[in-house]
Amino acid sequence: MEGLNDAALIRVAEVFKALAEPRRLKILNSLRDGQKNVSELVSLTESTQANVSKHLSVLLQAGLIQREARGTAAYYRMANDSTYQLCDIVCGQLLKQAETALALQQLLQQGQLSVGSDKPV
Amino acid sequence: MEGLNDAALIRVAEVFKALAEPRRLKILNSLRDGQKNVSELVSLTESTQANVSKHLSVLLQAGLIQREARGTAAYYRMANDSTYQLCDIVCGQLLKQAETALALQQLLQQGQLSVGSDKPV
DNA sequence: TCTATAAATAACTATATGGTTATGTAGTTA
DNA sequence: TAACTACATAACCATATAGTTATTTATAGA
Repeated sequence: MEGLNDAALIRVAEVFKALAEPRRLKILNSLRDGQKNVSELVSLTESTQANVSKHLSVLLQAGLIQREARGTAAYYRMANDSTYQLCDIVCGQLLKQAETALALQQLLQQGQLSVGSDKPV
Repeated sequence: MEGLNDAALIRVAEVFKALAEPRRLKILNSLRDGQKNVSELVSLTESTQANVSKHLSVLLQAGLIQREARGTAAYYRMANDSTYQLCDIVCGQLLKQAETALALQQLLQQGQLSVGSDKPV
């Protein structure tokens, strides 16, 4: 994405914005093992039907999922295999941060580090 | 991220939210070739100082960048090498979508497909 | 046709956020 | 100390968005 123009950056930001909501992540997580209809997603995410429909339309608009009407039901599935990679990378980053924080905390407890102007390093 | 609890999903969503803004993506892009201070980022992103500072604090809070004060200046750098991977994956998805749309358009123009109840497939 | 069911959408409220202007604050230099 | 610089932050406004309730639309079945 090195030399992206402003319009492209806006499109990229739109995709991230669609992912920037815990309940939508929960919906995407529910689609890991295959397509689901709205009713199924409602119970899986413990939300209301209107709310899930709204989130689904956001994800659809962003191109992250695909819709297929079947009878009175509407089935949704992931549009792109690589979407979960995004989440995995973020999780990896967070895990790394948590580990670093933990290690720091342990060093502090062992008195090997100091905060502020207490003890020298 | 398969079995993430709600708190973890919120953390992941926060990271995506920090990325969900064109100007912040522009800032991150400007940090590709190394650390920059605020003044440099202001001119690179063609924004105001207050605005850049605000966006930087969002990115900092999300753990995407790191800050280092040096004299009266504040230098920022990427906190995690894998962040650009996120953007690359999204760009790849968008590119794929664009190609699919283009191919479809070409088929339509060649009369090999039809929309609605006009011609049979 | 009438009814029931599934999903989408409209209307509304509360809250969050981006941008701006003005001000505060810390470090540097004269 | 005073003045200057770089950055952060507060206050404000306009807009966007998540959630809810109520309604609409479309399909299936009696």
